[in-house]
Amino acid sequence: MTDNFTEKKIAILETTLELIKENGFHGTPISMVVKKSGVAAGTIYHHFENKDRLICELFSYVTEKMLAAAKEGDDEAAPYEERFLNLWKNLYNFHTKNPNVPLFFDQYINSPYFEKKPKEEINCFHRYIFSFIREGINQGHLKPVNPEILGVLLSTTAITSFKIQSHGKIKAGATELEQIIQIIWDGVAREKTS
Amino acid sequence: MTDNFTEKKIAILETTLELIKENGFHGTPISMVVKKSGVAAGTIYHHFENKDRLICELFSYVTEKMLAAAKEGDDEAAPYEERFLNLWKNLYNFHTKNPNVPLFFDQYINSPYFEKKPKEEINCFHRYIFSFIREGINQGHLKPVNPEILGVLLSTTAITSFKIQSHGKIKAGATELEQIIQIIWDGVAREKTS
DNA sequence: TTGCAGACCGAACGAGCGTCCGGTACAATT
DNA sequence: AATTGTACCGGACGCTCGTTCGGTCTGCAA
Repeated sequence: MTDNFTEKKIAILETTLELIKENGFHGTPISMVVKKSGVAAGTIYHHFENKDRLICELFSYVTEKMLAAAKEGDDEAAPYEERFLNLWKNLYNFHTKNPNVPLFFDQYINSPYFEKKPKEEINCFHRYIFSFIREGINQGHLKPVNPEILGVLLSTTAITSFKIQSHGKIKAGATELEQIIQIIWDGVAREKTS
Repeated sequence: MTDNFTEKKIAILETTLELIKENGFHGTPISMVVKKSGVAAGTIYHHFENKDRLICELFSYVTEKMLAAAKEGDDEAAPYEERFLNLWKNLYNFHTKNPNVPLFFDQYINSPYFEKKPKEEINCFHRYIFSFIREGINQGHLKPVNPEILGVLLSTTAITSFKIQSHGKIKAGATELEQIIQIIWDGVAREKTS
């Protein structure tokens, strides 16, 4: 109930994140979390009302970390294109460093957990992205398209790019990554820069 | 075992697709498919080895439909940009007409079902997209980037765009759609066309 | 020192899950 | 007429799931 994150509570969240990546949403029963985290079943239900709520709180937990990563090294004085590329790379790097996240994130986004949530409940992460994009439009650097659309497109491609690279199904090195970023920028920028 | 699709088999697939959209991967037990489809449990296990295989076969089933839709109205003699936009719109329209598909598709892609499959087993749909993109590169219309990367980016944005629109969380009409297509094209095209 | 609150434990429970299997119906083959 | 094969049925089985609950331990307030 309390909002302070005890050691056990974090262990539960991190373990669940990892297990969901490996076994999917289905296929990660509480019993598995118990075994892997070393936390008793009762403790889990002490911290979280039920399994659904655990997953929803995990989403918030992950989302906040993403937001922190996205903001890193952002210099408001720098040219917008530079800031834009920095944000995108931050996102990409975050997923690379936390490979459990993107899979869970996309599973959640595509699940009824998310689908059935009210529009208003857009999270802090997306809100930040939206306002960042809006800034770019107002300053004339981005195409004057609904910022929410651009924002979703932006964060989606960051995840997709990570997945392309991590899958191993398609080989992608540093060169390919630079190319992808260029594609995104050329698509959204008001004027071609290359 | 046989590959011919009987009425019941299709009923099972379509019902499962719909239920997964509504309740997610987890949260759609066989018993629910039984109730909604009117097919007996025994029959399901007559047609599909087990639940996992049912879901995998559903993915193939859906994928083939997508491929057919993607190809529609493609005129090899037409200018590449036109063909490209047509393909993208076909994809988008397919998802709009079959709203159960994209959610299931993304859930599957992000699940261990797909993650754990060998690289070689890329399906007919992606193979088609890849070769289409490769053609565009060879003819000098697209940036010379790994065609598999462009292909994934292309099909991902089609799904994302549909979701943006269908969610209702972000309003997107015909104008916005045209803008999105333009963004994609500007991103991947060798030279800016607008 | 007593008492209460909160973090934590894990055996136990009932519901519901995936799956099996003995059976029917009907068409094609012999 | 007998046999075989295939599509289909639905009750039953065992197992595992999410969740509960009676309990212990620790630290702080009274």
